[in-house]
Amino acid sequence: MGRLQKVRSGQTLLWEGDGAPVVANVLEGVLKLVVSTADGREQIVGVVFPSDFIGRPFGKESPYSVTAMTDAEVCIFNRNNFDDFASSHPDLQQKLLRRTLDELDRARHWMMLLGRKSASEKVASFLLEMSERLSGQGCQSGASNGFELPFGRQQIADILGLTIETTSRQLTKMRADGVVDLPSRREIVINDRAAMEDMAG
Amino acid sequence: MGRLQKVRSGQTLLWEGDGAPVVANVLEGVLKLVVSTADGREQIVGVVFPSDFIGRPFGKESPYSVTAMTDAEVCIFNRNNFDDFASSHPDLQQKLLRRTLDELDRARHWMMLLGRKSASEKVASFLLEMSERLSGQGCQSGASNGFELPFGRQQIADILGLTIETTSRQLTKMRADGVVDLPSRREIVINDRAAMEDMAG
DNA sequence: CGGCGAGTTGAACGTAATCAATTGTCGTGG
DNA sequence: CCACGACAATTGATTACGTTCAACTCGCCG
Repeated sequence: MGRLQKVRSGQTLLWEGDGAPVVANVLEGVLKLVVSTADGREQIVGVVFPSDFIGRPFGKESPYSVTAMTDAEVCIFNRNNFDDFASSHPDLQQKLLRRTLDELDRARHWMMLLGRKSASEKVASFLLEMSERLSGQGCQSGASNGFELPFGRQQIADILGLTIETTSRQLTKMRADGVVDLPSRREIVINDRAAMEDMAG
Repeated sequence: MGRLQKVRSGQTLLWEGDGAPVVANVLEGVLKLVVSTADGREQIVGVVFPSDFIGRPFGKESPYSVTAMTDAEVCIFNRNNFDDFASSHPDLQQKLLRRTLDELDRARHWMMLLGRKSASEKVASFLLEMSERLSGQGCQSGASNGFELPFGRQQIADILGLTIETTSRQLTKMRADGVVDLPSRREIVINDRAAMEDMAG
C-alpha cells in the first residue's frame, strides 16, 4: 500500500496551495515545511525528521511546501486511501492525533519565539532545540553538546525569521563569548549550556 | 459527564506549565491561549471561539495559559475521562483530529506572519482574518465589512508580536488612508477590502 | 591556480521599540 | 447632569535593533 521513494536534497515533494494527493512517512533524512509570500519571502514552519509524518490528511490542499533539506527517503501513500484506512483503524488515528497535538504544541511554542524574542534569544533557543531533537537521532541518548546541523545559515535564518547576516553575527558573537565552538560550517558544539539557556530567554 | 462553567472576562482557566486536568468546549465567549517568557513578555498563540476546543488531550501539562477575553461559558470534562471516552469513540477522535489539523494549519500560517511580515502587513492580515472568523459567528454569513473585536489594542499587539503603540499607529494610518473606519474602540469597518488584501502581503 | 558558492564582516539605513506626555472614553459619585 | 478618576488609546521624540547593501574571506572542486 505504501510506496518507497527517494528524494534528493533540494527537491520539493509538495507545493504550497497544490492539491495534495499524498501523505508520507519519513524514513531517512530531513525535510522542511515552507510558507512563502507573493514577493518571495520564506518562513520555515516545520522541520521533519525520520519517523515523522508529512502531508495533510482530510484536507483539500497543502497549506505549505515540503522540500528535502538533505537526501531523503520517504514512504508515500495515496491520500484518499490513507484517509479511508485511517477512518477504519482507530489505533492509527489516535497515534496520528497524538503526533498532531505534539506538532501543534511545538508550533505554538515557536510562535512565541518568532513574535517576542530578540535575535540572540532566537539563535540560542534554536541551538538548544536542535541539540535535543538531533541527539534523539544520533548515537547516544540525552542531549549531546556537539551535533551537526542538517542545514545552512540561510535556512536557520528562515526558521528564526531573521536574515542570514543577523544569524551569522549572532553565531560569531556566541563563539567569541566562548558559549559555542563552530568546528566546521554545520557543526555546533555547546560549551556552556547554562549560559545558552539564559540567553534563550 | 461534562460540567457547565461560567468564566468572567480576564479569568484564567488553565495555567502554562500546570498539570492540565481538564479539557473543555467553548459555548459562549472568546478565550486566548498565551505563552509567556520568564521576564513577562506575552505572545498570544491562539484565539478560541464558541464550538472550539480547549485543553490538551493525551498530554501531561498545559503548554500555555487559557484566559477569557470576554465573559464566557465552557463545558468542562475531566481529562482522563475524556481521554478514555475518546479512545473508545473513533468518530469523536476523528473529529478532534480534523480540528487539530486545522488548528495546526492556522498556527503555521501565523508563523509566517510573525516571522516575516511588516507591521502594516500584520495588522492588515489580522483584520482580514478577524473579519472572516467573526462573521461566521455573527448574524449574516460571508465576511461582513463591519465587526466588533472582542479585544483591545494590547491584545491585538500580543497576537501580532508588536507593541501597542505600533499597532495603534498602523490603525490610525489605515484610517487616514480611508481603508478602514473606527467608529468606536472595538469596532472595525473595512472600507476598501481590495486595498487591505494588498497590504496583507 | 582560478572560480564558485557559502559564510563572514562592515557601514548606513529604516522600522519598530521605547520612553514620555497627552487625549479620549467610560463608569462612578457628587 | 456634570465632575472626577481610572484606564485605554493616541501621539510625539528618541533610541536601538535588525535589515540592507556591499565588500571581502574561506573552503572546495575543477
